[in-house]
Amino acid sequence: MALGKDYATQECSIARALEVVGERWTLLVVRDALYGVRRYNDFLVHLGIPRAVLAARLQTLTAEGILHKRRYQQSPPRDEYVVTDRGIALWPTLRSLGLWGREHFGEVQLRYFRHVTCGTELGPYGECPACRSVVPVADVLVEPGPGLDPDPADPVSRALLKPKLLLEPLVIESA
Amino acid sequence: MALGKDYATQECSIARALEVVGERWTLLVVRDALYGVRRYNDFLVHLGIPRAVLAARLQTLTAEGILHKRRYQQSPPRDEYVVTDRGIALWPTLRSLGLWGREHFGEVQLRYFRHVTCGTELGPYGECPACRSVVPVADVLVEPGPGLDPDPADPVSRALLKPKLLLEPLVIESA
DNA sequence: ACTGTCGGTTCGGTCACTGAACCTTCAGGT
DNA sequence: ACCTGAAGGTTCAGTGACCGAACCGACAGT
Repeated sequence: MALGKDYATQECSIARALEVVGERWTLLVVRDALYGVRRYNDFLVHLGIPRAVLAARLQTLTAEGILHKRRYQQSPPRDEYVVTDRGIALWPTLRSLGLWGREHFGEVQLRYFRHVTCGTELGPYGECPACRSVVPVADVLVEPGPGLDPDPADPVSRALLKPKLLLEPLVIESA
Repeated sequence: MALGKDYATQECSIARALEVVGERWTLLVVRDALYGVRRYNDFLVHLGIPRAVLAARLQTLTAEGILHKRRYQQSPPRDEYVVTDRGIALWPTLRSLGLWGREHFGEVQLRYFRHVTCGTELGPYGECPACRSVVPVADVLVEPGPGLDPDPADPVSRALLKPKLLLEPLVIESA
């Protein structure tokens, strides 16, 4: 976590995990990466995060193997950050954290997460109650719920209004 | 989160949750509360957290309804912090976060979590693979694993070496 | 009266985060 | 050749959170 001192005294996997993803903004960057955000500027406008902090987080997450930095065009050189298996493995954590947030502090449903092959809304841990199986992250369909602003300012939020699968790269329509 | 600015621009339950439990140390305090730690001094020595930060976290968690402050003796006045249902509801999140930490950054198993009625080790989301049911948090047995220091310095860690149920108040032997 | 415990508060120093400005590379238009 | 704009950063001053140590008040035991 690198805030003066780490959690080194803790003999605990949770503390170990928090050293990696416990800093401010980090889990939100991973969430966006799972939503299909891949480019520096898209993270920037969607999160409203300071540029320096975003650069630091992307570097840390890349170094920890949670994102993969990949060049997608040579001239001008442009890289995108794609979530790795290690990052995808954070989905159950993010799912249960989001569920907790909505149940205890949210009023209305912001997004639905469904099993794409059957349309059933996911259970608490990302499983499909109908199929009684763990749903692969790539098979999770994200749909806007009633609580979501129907006309957000930034293009990334607008792109996220369309139903889409997790991990599927986000298509930004410029203006 | 109150670090200059909150995550207010985020329409997301995850961001909402992180505003409550996303600060440094907060989730570790909740983890300890689930382990049965209840007293200021026990949190202090077990976490190695600065006193002022601990006081602030306990106050925030109490205000958010995650812990409940309860007087357990009148003279001198002493309070204990007991985890509430809202705090207990964070167990799946902590479980999956800990699992992620161990699978991706830990070498050896530090603790086993078992279904007390059948002894089976819990699945990824805190469910019992044998009983095919969600295990209530109070029925989770915590046992030390091979990676745990067998003779830790602080009495709280020593008390946590004995197998015990989650939520069960921790008994500190003042050695 | 002295000592020790518990549960804090106070305080100076350090470090991370914030927001704004600036920089570089390159593509496209004129 | 020049200008403009986009993308992806870096730099920097200011602020606020965190750190560690010291201090404090109430009370129990001796």
